[in-house]
Amino acid sequence: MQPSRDIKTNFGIPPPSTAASGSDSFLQSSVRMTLEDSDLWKSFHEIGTEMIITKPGRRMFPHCKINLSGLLPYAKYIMLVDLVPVDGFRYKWNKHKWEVAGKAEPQPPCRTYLHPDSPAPGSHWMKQPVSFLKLKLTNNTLDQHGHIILHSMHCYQPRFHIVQADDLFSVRWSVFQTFSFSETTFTAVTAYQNGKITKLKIDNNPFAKGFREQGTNMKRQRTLRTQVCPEKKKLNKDDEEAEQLHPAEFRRPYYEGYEDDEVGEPKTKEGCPMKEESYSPWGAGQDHSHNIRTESPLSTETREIYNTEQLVPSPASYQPYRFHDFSKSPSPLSPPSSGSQSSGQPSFESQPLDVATVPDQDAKPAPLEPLSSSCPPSLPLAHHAPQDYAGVLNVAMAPPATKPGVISHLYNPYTAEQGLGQWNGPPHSQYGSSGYPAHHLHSEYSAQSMHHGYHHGNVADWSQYPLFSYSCW
DNA sequence: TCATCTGCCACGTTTGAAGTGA
DNA sequence: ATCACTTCAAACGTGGCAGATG
Repeated sequence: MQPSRDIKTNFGIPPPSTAASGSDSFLQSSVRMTLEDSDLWKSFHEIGTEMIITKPGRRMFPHCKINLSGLLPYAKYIMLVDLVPVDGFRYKWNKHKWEVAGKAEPQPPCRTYLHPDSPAPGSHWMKQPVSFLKLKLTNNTLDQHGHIILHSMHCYQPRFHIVQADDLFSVRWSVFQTFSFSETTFTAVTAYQNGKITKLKIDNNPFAKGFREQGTNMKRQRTLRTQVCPEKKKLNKDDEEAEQLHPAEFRRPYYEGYEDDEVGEPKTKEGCPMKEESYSPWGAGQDHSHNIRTESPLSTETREIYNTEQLVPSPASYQPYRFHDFSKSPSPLSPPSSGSQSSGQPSFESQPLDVATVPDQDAKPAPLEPLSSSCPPSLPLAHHAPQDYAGVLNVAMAPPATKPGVISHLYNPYTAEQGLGQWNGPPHSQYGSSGYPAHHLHSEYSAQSMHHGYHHGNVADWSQYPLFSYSCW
């Protein structure tokens, strides 16, 4: 794993010949981003990071936290995060490793998380690490809270976008710079599959402290007191194996065996018959992916896009494939194209845009009204939180105390019903190439906003327009 | 039958309102 | 009256568990 700060930049791409693009590109060429808690991320990555996703929404752990430098101190920037599928597969946890279980589910509504401080001057972003602590993940495709929707048992990677813009209305004229860190790749799960991950999380997450200490064990004891048939108790998959391997140790109370069974420690490697790669879903999974993907060479344009995104170089082989439209490049292991992806396009193509605003959790809850999914995007969406059930736009109207009146955070949804046909930018050109003005990334993005005009008086309205789409690669 | 998902639980942490004093 | 600080309760976030679901 190479240092995350070793950011690969690509400024050799001539900026499109549009106003302001050239200077923006130049001015932002020195922007550097590093991942905070990189070691922690790597610890998880070595095991195979899993992120719990729940219907009400779950925070990420480790949190997405970045350091920025090279920004213009007085220029304003917007920080965005989205999560992109690493590949087109669904995985399953089997015998200590992740295996390809089939073709990925159709993409859920795509949402982008806007850092609540946005927009803020470069000095603000650079003075301290930028945390995306409140970013939440959900598996509820009908989520109305604006959380980022993911599929369980699928692999994702966060992307961080920096946009120099005075406000959200300027975004489309601005240059996007996109960064990603290979060690932040994770598998979304509804329940932990790898016991090592659980342990690592409990050990590092203050909120889980109760489980590390008495709480869980006490509860477990209470449970056992009322147990009907202990041997029927379902064990964690790893624990089951561990019990076979170390029956005596396994039966110790959880917190006892925990301390001396640290993940990644040599002792663990030595003491556990399981191969190291068995703990690394990407060791195993990547092998699958390798096989799959190397047989699906990137197209020239795909490679170009890959090159234009600022990636942290990584041995993680899946990264290049983030732009790989596997449906266009069938591979032996990829199930035959069918359904929504059979055309090589995400499932939400040709579906009407659905957007809605909802208050941030921090804000006072406002009644949400259903918004017909057939509501055309060109309709002036009301400020009073229209809501649909397929995708929502989460706009926090409760701003940070230090910035009254400023949007707290925003999600940018593309609903499952959203028609990319409406955006109809070439899949490979919509996005993903940092250094490109936003309107070049997504021509329809601009078109839509222009279509709407600027009658919206706040960022919430602006947020109704998707900034990113999974279809872009 | 199995893999996965869901709701609930109890506990620690965080947050912000209320109280207090300078 | 204002500000800074402290206290405390409520809300939040967490992983485990058992049962439900497909």
